[in-house]
Amino acid sequence: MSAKQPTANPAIRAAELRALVDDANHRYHVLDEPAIADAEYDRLMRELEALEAAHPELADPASPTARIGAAPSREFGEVRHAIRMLSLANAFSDEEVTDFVRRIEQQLDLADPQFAVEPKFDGLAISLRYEAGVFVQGATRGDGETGEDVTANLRTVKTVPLRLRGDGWPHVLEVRGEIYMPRAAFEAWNTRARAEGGKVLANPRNGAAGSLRQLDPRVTAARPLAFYAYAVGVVEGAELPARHSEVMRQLRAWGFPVTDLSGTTRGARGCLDYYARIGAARDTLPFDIDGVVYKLDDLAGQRELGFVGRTPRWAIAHKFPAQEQQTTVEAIVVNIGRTGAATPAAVLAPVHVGGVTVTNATLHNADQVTRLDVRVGDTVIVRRAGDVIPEVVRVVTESRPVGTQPWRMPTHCPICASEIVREDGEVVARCSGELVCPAQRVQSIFHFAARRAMDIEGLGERLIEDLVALGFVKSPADLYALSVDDFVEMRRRADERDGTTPETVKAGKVATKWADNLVEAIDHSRETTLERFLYALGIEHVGESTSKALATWFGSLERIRHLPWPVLTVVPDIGAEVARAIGHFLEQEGNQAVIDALLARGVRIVDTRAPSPKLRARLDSAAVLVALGIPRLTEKRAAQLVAGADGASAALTLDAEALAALGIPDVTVAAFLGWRAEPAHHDLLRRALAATAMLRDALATPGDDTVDELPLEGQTVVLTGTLSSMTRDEAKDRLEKLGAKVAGSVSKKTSFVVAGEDAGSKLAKAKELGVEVWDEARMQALLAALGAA
DNA sequence: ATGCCTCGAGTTCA
DNA sequence: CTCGAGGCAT
Repeated sequence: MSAKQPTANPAIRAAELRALVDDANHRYHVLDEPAIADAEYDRLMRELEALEAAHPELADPASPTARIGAAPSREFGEVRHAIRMLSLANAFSDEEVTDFVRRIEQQLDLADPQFAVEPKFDGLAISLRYEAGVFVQGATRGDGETGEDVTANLRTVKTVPLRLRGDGWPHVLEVRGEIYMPRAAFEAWNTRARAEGGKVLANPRNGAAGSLRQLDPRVTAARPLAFYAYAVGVVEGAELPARHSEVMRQLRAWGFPVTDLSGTTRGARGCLDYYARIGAARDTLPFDIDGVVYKLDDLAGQRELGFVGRTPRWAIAHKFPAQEQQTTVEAIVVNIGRTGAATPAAVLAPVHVGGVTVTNATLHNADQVTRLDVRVGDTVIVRRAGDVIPEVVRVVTESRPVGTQPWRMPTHCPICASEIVREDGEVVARCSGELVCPAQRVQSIFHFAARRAMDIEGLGERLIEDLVALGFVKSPADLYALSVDDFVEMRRRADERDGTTPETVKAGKVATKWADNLVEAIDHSRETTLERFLYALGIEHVGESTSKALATWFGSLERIRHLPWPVLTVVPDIGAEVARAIGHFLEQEGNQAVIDALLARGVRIVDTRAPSPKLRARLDSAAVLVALGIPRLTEKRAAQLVAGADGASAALTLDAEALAALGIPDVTVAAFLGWRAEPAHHDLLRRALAATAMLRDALATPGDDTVDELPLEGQTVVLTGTLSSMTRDEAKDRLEKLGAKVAGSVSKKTSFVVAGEDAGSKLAKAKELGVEVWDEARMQALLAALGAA
């Protein structure tokens, strides 16, 4: 058959073309197995359109050309459902499901009945009527008795067959199912709508519902809708199979899309397993679902069970906890972090999302609030994204009360009234109060006491707030001066302040025990490691990893404390910015006093040791010079200066002439001399160079710098999911002891990923990058093998 | 300058 | 977990 020499008889050719296009549509949209190229499809469509235009007598409502272009209507007609469209009872717990199954078993007197199981699509229910195999009418569910006639709109949905395939279909067939919008299509639609200023859809469900209720089918045609069949209504003129699952198989053969996530199972156990399986896959499905449906598979059994009120006894919808909910913003508050970061958060009317009650949601920063335009009083959509943390997805602007104002970051700290400043180019705004700000003080003490820092058990945020507010504690060092009596007194005053009279008053011994435990926990924390101590100080940019690096490279607190900060850059991963932050911290007398007080009150760093021998190779005077931030002094110039003169000390004394003789350009020389002329700079330079020399001397003893190569040296490992034989921290510890680096995220430099139960995005990333994935057993085997050796 | 790769900091609820 | 930003290689 050729397009250029059409069959002489237009009616035959039209039928041919319709069959070809229908088949291509079915393969593409329903089977998801495209069989012909898009260009070929377009060509067939154009030929069919031309043919139908030339021969009006060939018009056919079931022709693929009839999907598009119907004229808009004024309103939808009514359609009475000859067989009522059902709504299902909902189950929210396992128990409700077992009850449902037990009732069926009792009424039908059978054990472990077979159920047809399927996902519950989050779209809208519709009914499609076929007469003599041709789609004649489509309707929404409406109230179950009467719906709206949306035939023209449903024609535009590519997965709705306009003509049935195969044979043996009843003269009248009503098929029921769900119209939905695939997630990818929804995202793509919104991306485009945002770019072009079109209508942004709230979520796929609303998108589908809104699209189907368009009076102009051309609008619907532009929307990416899809359809899945899940039931039949009226059947006339043929017998359908005796089981629901078989009916579905038959519908599939007639060209209807039926999800391959559906299946059959037995008993409550099978249903609950199915629920768990679909629940686990929920986020990865290409469409939204809000639960699963269990239907008694045997249709005779269904008839016997019948209905209670409007819902059938033979089916139930087992719902997932909602992932998105609407609620209102009662207030927008600003929290002050340890570093002074001012973070806006929405205080919400309590709402259940994903199984928990949410009352707070972070708004991250002022930019985010502006982007979303969240205002006090707004109705918002809240979601528990990916894992746990609630976020505000968007504002329902239609529900915005009158008189609201856009939110603005306050100009002053709500706690200490210091100015809130936002540096140019920074995203975060910060309270400038630093040590004056009680909020920052509380947060830094909280950080100090944290498990990964000094690990003071029982010292939580609320307690620290009270200690600070009532003047018992100003700095972490004050913790080590607290007595049992102090805690009891503090609690008494806090109760008095709040007007609460808890049991502690009548049972004084309980309060003493509580205070005893705290004092004991504080005492216990006195013995610590350098790495924990450094981390506990809460220096900006100095987290766990940097603390560990500082500890292992320098070995002692005193060495770090008295090193001019630019020297710190000899440690890998510590650059100018981090070194400067450490220097800034140590320059504050208050901070030095805190460190002294901690040591004076018995904090002992038990792992003080010599600097790492590996330091020698990195003690690079030129790099230190660069870190000082001398204007115009690049790495190259610094190297010239150090190499050309007799060591870096020359940098202290060389004059312009001598510098020029080293081949350093005049402008650089001038900049350097100008910088050095400043007494503070000169002093810094002198101390930095002296310290470098001293460290080098300390390492000069030959022979002791042979470092044992650890078995996992150079390997980067990422842990993900829940391990069963040990905690992630334990695993991290043991791997690190063997020389491995345990990183938090997967990249192509990762040696291998250890995946435990419920591994998530990191496992996916590993697969994507082709990084080796180990199971827990394999890691244990490795640890055992290397641990024994 | 540019683009990884990591680290740090902040975050919710039971 | 996710973002922003520092460190470093290119």
